[in-house]
Amino acid sequence: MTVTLADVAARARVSPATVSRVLNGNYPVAASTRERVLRAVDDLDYVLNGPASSLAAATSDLVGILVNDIADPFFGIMAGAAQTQIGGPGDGSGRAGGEKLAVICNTGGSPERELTYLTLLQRQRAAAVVLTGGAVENPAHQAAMAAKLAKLADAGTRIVFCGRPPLPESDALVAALAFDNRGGGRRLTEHLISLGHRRIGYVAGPRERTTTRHRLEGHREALRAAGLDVLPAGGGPAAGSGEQAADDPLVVHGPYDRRSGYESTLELLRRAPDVTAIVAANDTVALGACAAVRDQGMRIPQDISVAGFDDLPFSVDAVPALTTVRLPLVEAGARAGRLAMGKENPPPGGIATIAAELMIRGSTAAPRG
Amino acid sequence: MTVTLADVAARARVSPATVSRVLNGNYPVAASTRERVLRAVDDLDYVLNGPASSLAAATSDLVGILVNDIADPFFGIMAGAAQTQIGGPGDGSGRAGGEKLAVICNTGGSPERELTYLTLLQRQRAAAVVLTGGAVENPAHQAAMAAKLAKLADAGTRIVFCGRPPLPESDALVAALAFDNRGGGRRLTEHLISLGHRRIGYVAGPRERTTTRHRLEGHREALRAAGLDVLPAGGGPAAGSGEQAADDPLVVHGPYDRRSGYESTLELLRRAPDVTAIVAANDTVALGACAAVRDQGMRIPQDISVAGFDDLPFSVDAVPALTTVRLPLVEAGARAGRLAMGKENPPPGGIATIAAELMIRGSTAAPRG
DNA sequence: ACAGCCGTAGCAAGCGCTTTCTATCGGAGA
DNA sequence: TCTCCGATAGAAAGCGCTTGCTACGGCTGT
Repeated sequence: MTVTLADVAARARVSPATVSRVLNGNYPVAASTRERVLRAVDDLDYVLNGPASSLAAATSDLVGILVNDIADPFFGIMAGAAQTQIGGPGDGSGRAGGEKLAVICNTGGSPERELTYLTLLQRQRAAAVVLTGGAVENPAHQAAMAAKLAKLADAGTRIVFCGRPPLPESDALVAALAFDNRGGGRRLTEHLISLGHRRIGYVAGPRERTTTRHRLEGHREALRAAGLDVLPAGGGPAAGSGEQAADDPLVVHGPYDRRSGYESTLELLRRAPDVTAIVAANDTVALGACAAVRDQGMRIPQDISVAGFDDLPFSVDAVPALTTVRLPLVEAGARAGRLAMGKENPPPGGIATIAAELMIRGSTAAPRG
Repeated sequence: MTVTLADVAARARVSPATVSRVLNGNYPVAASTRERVLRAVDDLDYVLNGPASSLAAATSDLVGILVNDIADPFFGIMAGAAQTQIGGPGDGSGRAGGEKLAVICNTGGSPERELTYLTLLQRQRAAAVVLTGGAVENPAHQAAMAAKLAKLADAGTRIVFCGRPPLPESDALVAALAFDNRGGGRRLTEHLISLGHRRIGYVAGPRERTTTRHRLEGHREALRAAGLDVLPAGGGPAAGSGEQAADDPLVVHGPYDRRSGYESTLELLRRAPDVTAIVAANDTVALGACAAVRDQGMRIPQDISVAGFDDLPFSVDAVPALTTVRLPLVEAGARAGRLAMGKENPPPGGIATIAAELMIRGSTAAPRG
């Protein structure tokens, strides 16, 4: 039925061991023998049995890429870029040799699924795992993740974080590429402030996510520096619940999607009709925010400015083009892929912060009057 | 070092066979024994060795999803939907049992990579493969694909096409879900014609792709029915190269991306400044087309109408909202996932055509005058 | 009371490959 | 010419799991 190594060996008149060595190329084999084996492989249309190979060698050629939402281009772009560094035949030769199978796993932002995928990957003895996007800031989950990742690392799986801050306890990981969400958020709001905005609404992402928190912290830093913070860090008039921004009337939380952007914006406009600018958690949310603003009969940016985050491809095509913070997703994804493959050395200290660049476009302008 | 089945067996004081049967749950095991085994599994934090298991059982729990471009939400949405039917723990129990590992493979639209991924998946003895998106219409490649798929099917891998027409020779596949690209394209152009447009430009996708051809064929059907076809089917004034639309000055081909939409539109406008409407290969291309139209100082839809295809989430947020053809990507992806899991019966005849719905929005209007 | 069964558990034979160790061959050095 | 060594190839022992078949009780039926 299926062709095995032994069949190839028989046809090439060598031992199975030799065929294996030809295929793996890590042991001297005479050129003539190699040729004979290769021909036999072609003749028989032999395809290596991955599980058998992985079992014997105790490693596999699987690399997992975990994403929160594959329907979101933010993740699609990073994952695609990572995959180009991992899966590619590259050499153009039809032979499927050497490359790994990069697999994208969609967690849907669910901690359980994240853990489940990690287990599945552990089962497969994955060669590496790339974790993208923000993490959930739940202590129990973080501990579970740290434990799971430690186990994976023990088993020889390389771990790479991409666009995600490293876990506090993690020392087993190869590398972490973290986006400067805080700095980007700060510069974005500084830009708005410099335009003259004083009442700035913020449509934030879901609570308990690092990305959400960091961007919001950057925003508040800028506000505070300008003396505009509604809830002073030092426990202002509101209940002194520390850094907790939950009570800020100018901040509304919701998922990272268009619909949430729309609805949260409506809510924000209801709460504070005097805002002159709205910062969205990301570009997708910003699109929803724009729609809401327009549906309320206001113009962008004349009546109200709107800004996003990420600079996804469609942002430049929005009308007016969206002011946002550009994150080098392709570069980061590709680098993560290379790190996962061990093709590149991890950054010093294991962590690299990736700069975010402010992109000023038409959706922000000075407030009226 | 690593915990094996035998370790669990020893701790539970049963044979490895029994542990295996408890874990696979396809053989009667006394409740008390099962409990003991399960506790041992938990105690030892045992994780099944996937390769070993796949080797012994001659099957794996991998399901491959091939996409052309994961950075494109069109594919991201379908893949994500498929994955929800495949990978999900669903039951909420932490135990990773029963579910498969859905892996998304990004071919980048390259035939070679497509084949390579199929080989990789074949290596892993994948349980199923879902192929999404249009196929390349190259005879050699199609033959290679058919051969490869036949081999996969022989090995017990289920094959599902999603948003992709079945290969002519394929009989081994489980099911094909094809979008009605032709019908959608036809209705879209009919809509434009009914508005009064007579000179309609078409920014098409890459040649040699089924999706491109079908959408364009629908467009030409509508034109022909209205007596507007530039190159009559029956071999008009142009060289009688059959259905070949290559010579139509109102059609420009390019990749399915925003940039191509922009540039092709500029080219189109140069060639035929009198067009009053532009149909784009898909929504992403349409966005580029809109930008180009605007940069030429024209307004949408007053000066020129623009239409897309797919109805991706951002299309409704374009300004003006994009008239397009809605493809039920989530439903199709989910169904493909179910078919891959064998949770759903294949459609009669193995092929189901999925309807495309015309979405009329603000980007199309009657031509001036 | 005994044969025959059903319900469980164990034995052991692989699944197809990798890899260590050993064998062989053909020179090169003495 | 004989010995020793480098370069290759083969033999064989697993890797950890699944599963067909066998074994063993305790029950039921007569």
